[in-house]
Amino acid sequence: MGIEERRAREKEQLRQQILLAARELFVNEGYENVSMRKIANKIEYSPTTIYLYFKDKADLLDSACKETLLNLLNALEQLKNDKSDPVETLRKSGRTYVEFGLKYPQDYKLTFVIRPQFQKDLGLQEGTVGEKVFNYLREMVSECIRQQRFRQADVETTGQVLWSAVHGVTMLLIDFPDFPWTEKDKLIDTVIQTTIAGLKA
Amino acid sequence: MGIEERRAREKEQLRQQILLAARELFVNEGYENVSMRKIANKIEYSPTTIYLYFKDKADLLDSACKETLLNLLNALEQLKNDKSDPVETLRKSGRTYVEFGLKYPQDYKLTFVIRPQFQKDLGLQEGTVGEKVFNYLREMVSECIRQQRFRQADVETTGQVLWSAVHGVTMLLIDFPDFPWTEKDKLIDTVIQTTIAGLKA
DNA sequence: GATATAATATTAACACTGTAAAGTTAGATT
DNA sequence: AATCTAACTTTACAGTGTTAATATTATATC
Repeated sequence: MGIEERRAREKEQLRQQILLAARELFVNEGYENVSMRKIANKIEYSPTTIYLYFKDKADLLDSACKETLLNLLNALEQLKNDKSDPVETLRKSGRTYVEFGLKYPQDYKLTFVIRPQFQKDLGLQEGTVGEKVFNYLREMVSECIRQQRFRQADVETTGQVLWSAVHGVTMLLIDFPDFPWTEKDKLIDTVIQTTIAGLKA
Repeated sequence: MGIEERRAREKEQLRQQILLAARELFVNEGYENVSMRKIANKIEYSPTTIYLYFKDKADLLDSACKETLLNLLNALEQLKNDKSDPVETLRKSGRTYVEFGLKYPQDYKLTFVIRPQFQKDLGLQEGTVGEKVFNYLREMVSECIRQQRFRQADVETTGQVLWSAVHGVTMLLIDFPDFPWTEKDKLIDTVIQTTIAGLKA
């Protein structure tokens, strides 16, 4: 029965096409400024067709964010080979995280601000990409603690502190581009270094 | 000419009434979920009347945020009397900031996330309340550096690092309420203490 | 090849949205 | 009493997310 398979393939293809168009529009114009009709136009289907593939607009956002998280995870895992110094690897990870956010600010905000607004109860469900990203952070942190490079402390808390720091500076730089920041790279580095220094002491 | 004055007073009164209603709705239902008609209903005027007092919906948001910043500034300045230990005062300021954000999460996000989205070029214009809040932070930080309690460093950068930390943890706690955070108070304290520790070293 | 069936896509409609333009009304001035 | 003016409302437009009903298309069966 090759026909059903072909149909399933075609169906998946259209799903991907919709998602691609939606993501592109979300990223370029912002979630609120993208209408279902705009997405439909772009893929040359009627607006309601989208609803055959996605529950609603929030579902579309959800799926788009999953991709963003995959990209972030990918960027981070590049650093995993770096078996040298765990603290140095963590520092690089921090930079990679912030740089990712600044390179794709719309993706970042979509994932870490807009999505939680529409999709409540975003805990850390098993198997999600979000969980994988946080697990990456856990590993890095726990290695630093194990090697006694960090103060002996709860891995969870330590990880969350680091996340707070990088998320904070990323969000501020994105949301207030006209604020008189000290040189951007310096600020990012200082945020990361200060936090890491504080975790050592 | 008492008549004109009375009129001006009435006009200002209605402006305040609109603003109060809008702020209340924004805070309770979120900016996006509040329509001009909803505000108008609440104050029992026609929707378009609002446009005689505010340029548009974003202007309304802008004015609402100014109030939020005033409240935040007020909460912070309570601590200014505390002339004892500048580092301790800074720590308390951090806690106050985060607690303010968590107590009024909608206000906080309106001011520090939604507003910059609609009102670009939010630098640090002179005379604004936002400037006053940041000046508060500058004072605190510069006192810590002056007394050599902090590593000798740029006041601006140091302040921005602190802001990043508290903003980060505030945003994460607001946006991901279902994330398996370690005990909330512990996390907040650790974020602040870690950053401060890092600034000493 | 004609017809029934299932999958897929579309049209029309509803109840909203922000806001511009034009119309109305009440009060003050002449 | 007539006119002017500020305050407010009505109407209207072009857009929104989404649902229900309808139409189209491709496949399977006779």
